[in-house]
Amino acid sequence: MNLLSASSAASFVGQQVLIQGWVRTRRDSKGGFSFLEVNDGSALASLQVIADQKLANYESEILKIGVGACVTVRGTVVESKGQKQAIELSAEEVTVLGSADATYPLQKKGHSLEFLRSIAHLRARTNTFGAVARVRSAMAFAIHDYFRKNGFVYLHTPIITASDCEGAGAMFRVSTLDPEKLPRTPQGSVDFSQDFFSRATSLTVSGQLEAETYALALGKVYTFGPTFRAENSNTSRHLAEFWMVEPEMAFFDLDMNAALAEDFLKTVLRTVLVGCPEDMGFLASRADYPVHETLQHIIESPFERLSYTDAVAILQKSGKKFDYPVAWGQPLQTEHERFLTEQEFKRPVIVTGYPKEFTAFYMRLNEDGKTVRAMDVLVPRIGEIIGGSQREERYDRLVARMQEAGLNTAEYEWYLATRRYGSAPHAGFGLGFERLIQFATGMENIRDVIPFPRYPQHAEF
RNA sequence: UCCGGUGUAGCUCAGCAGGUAGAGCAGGUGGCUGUUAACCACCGGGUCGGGGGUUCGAGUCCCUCCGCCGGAGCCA
Repeated sequence: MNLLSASSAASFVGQQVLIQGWVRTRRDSKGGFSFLEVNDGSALASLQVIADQKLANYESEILKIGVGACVTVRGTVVESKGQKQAIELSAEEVTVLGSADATYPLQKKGHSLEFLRSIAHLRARTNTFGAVARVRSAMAFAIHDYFRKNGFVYLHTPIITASDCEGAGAMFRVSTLDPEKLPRTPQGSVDFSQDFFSRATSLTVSGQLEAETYALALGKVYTFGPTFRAENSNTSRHLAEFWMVEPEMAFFDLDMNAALAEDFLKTVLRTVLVGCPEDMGFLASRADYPVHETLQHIIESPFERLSYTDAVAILQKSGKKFDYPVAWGQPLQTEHERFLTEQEFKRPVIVTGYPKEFTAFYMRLNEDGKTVRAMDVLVPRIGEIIGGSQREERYDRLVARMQEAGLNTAEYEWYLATRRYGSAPHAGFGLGFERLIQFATGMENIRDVIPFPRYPQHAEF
């Protein structure tokens, strides 16, 4: 007998099958049978099971099946007499694998996303989180698929790093030292030479520097893995642990980098839109704005590209009053970015050429000596979804910028060596995977697009 | 971390001139029905986020801590 996923039952009408899943609701008919809605996670839709009183355990077990119970059902797929589903399963045997009593937190009613976050171990059993999980998975595969088809090598960069500054924010310390008895140097500071790695180490905030070294050997590489930022960020767009996609390409300049970012985003969005119509449709119906139209528009229209200098001019000419004044040399604020992408252009915007003062040391300096070949891809609602740059491949300029940034170049000898031996122009970017999922699904809080979110005060489960 | 809001039954919420708490859903019982967030009746269910204070009396006022939500900063 076939063990079926509920989503494929429709093509087995008339056949005897086995399905296994969790009961979403039970409705009893005094006509002598019960309806069980069983969901096995294979799709958004549940399968309606008809359990007749002639079943041996009808009184003893089936009538006591609560929301959340796990069952195995053997039965025949038949056309439904009801209106809301085409087929249903006429049960010949219902086995309760795991019961669920009245304390089961999920009920047949709407729950707030905040409440569901507090029961992250059970929230995957809801329509919304089941859909998000399937879309997330599909999107991850779409990303790998995109890079594979475009000749990229999938690279695993280290999670533990000794770089004390990768230019991307506060880091989580990794140590096996006993915090109660920290070894001290004669000067009184913590003696990390006695730590596991004989030096201070942290969780990575980016795999970029390592990825660069492989790009300068294999041509096109990308990383896709967990990333950690110890920033005390309390927003709907930040996590302490998130997944980042970082392609790095030798012989790419900034324009090629931007073109890749645009094609990549469009391809991945199109893939989940056509590949997950049911889940995407459900999530879109829950969002407070037209997700499908927005995505379709983005897939079809070219991204706007403009320089930081032009962006500043547009913002100044807009006549719009901003909380933070716009001035060349100052970073663009979120309100400025959102104005550009949501109101001025109404589509994704790629801003390039930021002043070097507030950009990372590894970004290539432009001929004007004032700006760098950086780019931010801004999308409506989310803001910055991608940050990238052409990298500084010229040894002397790179060293100079590292010194300006106050970095100890001795610790980056391995990185600098790539510029000393066979250096090449190259570029890359970082994409926040969860932000992309947010953007695609319309989910408002980034904590709801990752199974077990880590953020300040929260590392449960 | 900053600004604003908020925290009441298992869940979603109401209560507010300070006078010892209420609805819907969930659960139990009964009725009814190829039902579909089923429906009808009845029943059980609360240290009103934690701590402190003002008051004869605090869910309601004040202080403080914590969580949550929105916005900001940092960024992906």
